[in-house]
Formats: sequence, C-alpha cells, structure tokens
Amino acid sequence: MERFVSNYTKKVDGKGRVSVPPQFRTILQRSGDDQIYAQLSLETHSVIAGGASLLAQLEARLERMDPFSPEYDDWATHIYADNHALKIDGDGRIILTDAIVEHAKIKGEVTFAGRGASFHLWQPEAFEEYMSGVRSRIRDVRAGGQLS
Amino acid sequence: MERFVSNYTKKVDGKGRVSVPPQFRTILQRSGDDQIYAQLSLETHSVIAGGASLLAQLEARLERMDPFSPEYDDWATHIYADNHALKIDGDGRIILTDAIVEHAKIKGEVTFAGRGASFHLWQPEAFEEYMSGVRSRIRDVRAGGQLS
DNA sequence: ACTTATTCCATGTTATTCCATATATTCCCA
DNA sequence: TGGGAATATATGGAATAACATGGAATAAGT
Repeated sequence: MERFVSNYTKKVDGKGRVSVPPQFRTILQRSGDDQIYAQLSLETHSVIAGGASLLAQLEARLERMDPFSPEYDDWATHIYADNHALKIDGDGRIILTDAIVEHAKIKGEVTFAGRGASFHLWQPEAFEEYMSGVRSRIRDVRAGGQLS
Repeated sequence: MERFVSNYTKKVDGKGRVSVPPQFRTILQRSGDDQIYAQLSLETHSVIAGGASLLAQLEARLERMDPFSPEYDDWATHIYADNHALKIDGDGRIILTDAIVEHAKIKGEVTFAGRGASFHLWQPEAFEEYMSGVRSRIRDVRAGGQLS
C-alpha cells in the first residue's frame, strides 16, 4: 500500500477551498477514493484524514468492542459524528467544513502532514510546534538509552 | 545487498536540482527504486536517504511498538511527516525540497556520504566537521585501549 | 426569489520534462 | 600502453505540462 509521506502547506480561499497536494491526491485516486474522510482529533487541534480505508480501520476497532457497552456507543458516535466526508472536486480541491476550520483554528493556510496510511491537517504554526515537540521527545528517549 | 560506499560532492543549481552520484544511482536502480526517501536527521543537520528498503526498515521498527502509545504517535509522525520522497528524473537528478535545504543548510553543493544500506546528505563543510569528529572519537577510544 | 453550494473557466505560476553542450570515463585497438 | 573514438555524466537553459487559485456561471435548496 502506498503511504502518505512528507508535508505540504496549501492556501485556503474565502470559500474554504483547498487543493489537495497532488502526491496525496494520486494515492487516493489509485485506491479508488473520490472523497476524504476527515476526523477531528481528540488529542490535538488537528484533523485525521484519509480514504475509505481509514474509516474501515476505525470501524475495525469498533467491531472489537462490546456492542452493548457505553464505550461502544461513545466510540461509534465519535467515529461517525465527528467525521466529515470531503468530496474532491474536478480541480482536485476539497472544501473544509466549519467544524474542521474551527477545531484546527485554520486561517488562510493548511498543512497536509503524511502519516503513512493517513495524513493530518494542521494550522501551519500549530504543526510546526507539534513537530518540534515530536522531535525533541524522540531525541530524549534516545538520549535516555531506551531506544536505538 | 549492495552498499553505499564513499562520498561525493555535487552542485545544486538554482532550481535545487542535483545529480545523484552514478555509483549510488546504480544501486538504487538495481533494487528497483525510482525515488529516494529522505528523512531529516534528529541528531545532526543532515538527511538520511535511501530507497524503499530504508522506509521499510523504519516501518519495521514502528510495527514493534504499541499502536496506541504516545511513543508510537511520535515515531510515526516523524517517520512520515519528516520524510521527503524525491523522484529521480530522466537525467538522474533529484530536486531538494525547501525543508531539506533548510535543515541541512545547503547552499550550492551537497555531499552524498555512503552509510552502507543508506547514505546521508550534508552541507560539505558540515560533513567535513562531522567526519573529523568521528575520526577523533574513534582514535580516543582506541587510545583508551577499548578497541583495536 | 434569494441564498447557498457546486461546477466550470481563465490565467498566472510552478514544476517537470526535454534538449544541448561541455566534460569526463571507458573501451578498443594500434 | 597510448591514443582516440564511443559512451556516459554533469549542468544549464528552454519548452512543455501540471497545478494553484480566483472568479464567474450554473444548479440546487429553502
């Protein structure tokens, strides 16, 4: 399976339109996706996005849970209600919903950050901050001798 | 498996184009790679590069981790978001991204330094400095009687 | 009918491919 | 073992193709 790699920052116009990086668009097309599933992250002010396989993956997790537990209800609700399907138009663009824009605090730009089978949407500065945290945590672990 | 050996310094033109040393290019071709995966190093201002097997190797490490741990998130993010896929064009050249140029402080030249299964990209002077550090550390260890 | 959403175009910009030349390497034969 | 020709590489620039982006036109919904 092809993976989403690297990161790209794109402009968002007044109507909330953004063109999907061609590298990501190609991967989506090849797996037969004409829309992106975008889920609000519960950990950060970002959005987890991907094709149909991403949703399938979330559903797989749901299936491993007890259908009559309150956790199942919560998870099912989150998976579906906090998920926004964004159609890719003829020009390779998607329209960010208000919920996404609000959650990720997006102004005039978004960065698409590869995450293997999925990719994340960030407000550019928030992404940079997050990345420097990621990098320093990895460095710390190595320095502590726990890895590498 | 063939290994990347020796080091070569190449010019970078105004468009960020560099021709891949033919010795490295041949190895990549033989293993079926038409692009280079370039990962920003967390330890130095260099870039770790290689073919698809390099990415596969990083992913293998990821698979050994708990998918729901914060460490997994950090590592996955670094592996994919800090990774840049560079296509090798018809003339055997790649185009360095802005992120790479910035991270490695590359001006008009890059050196490709063999590292066995992978190779590193450096700003030439930084590479020289790094090498003399490497050499003197090895000498120190030997002087201490721990090696040789 | 008015608002909102979607599609369609236009165009400047960027990226990619193609080509040309200079330089270096290799190979072959004298 | 030296040419010297043939081949491969490096490198810049030009031509071409994609892409990004804004706005207008059309369609849909209320």
